[in-house]
Amino acid sequence: MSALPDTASPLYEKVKDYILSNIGTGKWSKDSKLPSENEFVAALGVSRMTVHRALRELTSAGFLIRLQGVGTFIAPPKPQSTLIEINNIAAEIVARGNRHRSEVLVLEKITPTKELSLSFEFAKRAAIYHSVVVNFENDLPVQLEERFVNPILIPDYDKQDFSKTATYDYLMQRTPVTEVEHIISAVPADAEKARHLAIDVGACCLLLHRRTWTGAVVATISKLTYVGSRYSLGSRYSPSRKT
Amino acid sequence: MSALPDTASPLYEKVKDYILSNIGTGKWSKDSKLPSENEFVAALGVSRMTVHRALRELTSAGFLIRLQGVGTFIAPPKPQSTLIEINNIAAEIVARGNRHRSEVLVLEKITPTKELSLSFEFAKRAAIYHSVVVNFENDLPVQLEERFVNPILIPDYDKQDFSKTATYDYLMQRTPVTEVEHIISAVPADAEKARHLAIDVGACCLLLHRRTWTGAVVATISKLTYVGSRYSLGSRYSPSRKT
DNA sequence: ACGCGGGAAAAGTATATACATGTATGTATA
DNA sequence: TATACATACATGTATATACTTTTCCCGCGT
Repeated sequence: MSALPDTASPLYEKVKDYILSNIGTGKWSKDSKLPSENEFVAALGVSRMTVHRALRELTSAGFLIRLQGVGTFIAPPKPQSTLIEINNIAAEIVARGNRHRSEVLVLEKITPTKELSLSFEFAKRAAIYHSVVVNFENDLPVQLEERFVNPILIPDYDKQDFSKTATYDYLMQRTPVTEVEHIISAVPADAEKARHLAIDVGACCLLLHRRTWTGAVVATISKLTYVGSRYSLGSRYSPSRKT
Repeated sequence: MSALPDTASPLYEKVKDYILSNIGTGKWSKDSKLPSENEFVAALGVSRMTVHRALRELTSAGFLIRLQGVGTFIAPPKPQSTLIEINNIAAEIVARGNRHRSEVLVLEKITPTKELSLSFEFAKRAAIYHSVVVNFENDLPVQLEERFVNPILIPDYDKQDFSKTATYDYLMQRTPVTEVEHIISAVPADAEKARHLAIDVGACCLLLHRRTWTGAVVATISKLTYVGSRYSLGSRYSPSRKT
């Protein structure tokens, strides 16, 4: 006899459903721990690997928390946070019905500073690509993008024509991003930025600092400077019921 | 000998990294299919179950597409946008190990301007709550938050003590947010903001404009002004495949 | 030329087994 | 009493094996 439903779905899915519905009905309280894998094995008559897979998937979906050596617990409700979406600037400008153009100021291979090498999590000081591009909306400069790119992942970055293809598009198609770090701050423009963006020194700019990873490897580091008076980052987002 | 890295991480993670980085370097073209599970077994010297787990997790993360009986393929590039997470400022300050304190400057019921009423999508000019709070990190003002709150959804907003409970916490617990709109820009401080935040007039500030909906009803409108030199918004995010 | 059948190949699932790793707890010893 | 060790138990990982399900493709017969 088994407590599992008699459907066509695979066994580990039935186990997941069984556990989820019993969480829903409060069979196991929020504080006490769930049965151990071996107890599930005895109760449901399936192998431990199958129970383990069900529990692992429920854990990665955010329903459970498992502590090795301790047990399995019901996860507390999700932390309160809101998400904001950041889009490709070229696509945004075009979507607004405006003209987008970019000017490549720098595209080179450099030896990174010690600090930059550290940001790339390099053990040794290895060469990296460096690009500086200004993005225009209707011939008005709105963003200065400085990128550092890991040549291990994108070996031919310096051979591209980024006045035609946006750097962002090129990178996204080249390498899968597994993790992103963002830091947004507001800074006054220094002399160089002021010159390239045609604004006064000290004018307010939005600085978006971004690091992307592919697996354990840092793929790119970007510093995107938006002219505060001409550009803002916007998004409308529906938080979905995802884990 | 093996092509896998010699780290402490579990084997299936090494296999995942191996596959991800080879997708990154273009070893397998976007159209052709990846090696079969058995080919990975032969090439890497691990069991088929381990390869299978690595491939299954990369598939559920959206990097691969697998067809039973056919093979494994690289998934088409993800929608080109990245998400950034914005957290509760009080929680962030505490998480950094610093002291958080807030000072309530205004907490009142007002008749909105025509423009504000429009932002709330009100048909008629109805009264709304208005609050202005300064948030301190170690007694240094870092954020000025001005909020407008819909009294239909949160009827007792003006009776709260927001020097104890953060407005954000209170609102989040009161009403579910189904949609959020964000606009981030960089602006110079005007005289009032400069006074409340103890900065010079014209100093760079990060302005986060937020509207939240509960169903079809606008719940809150917030203008959060961060002192650029003292605070930045940061997040690290693992994109998961949605839809 | 066309269709059909069967085999090969690929991913999907399930199990038994073994060992690794982390945690709590009880007991013996200083 | 307090510390150290042994032990039991929990989850985590890895493998070998077997079987299922789906698809593709080749060859055979008409």
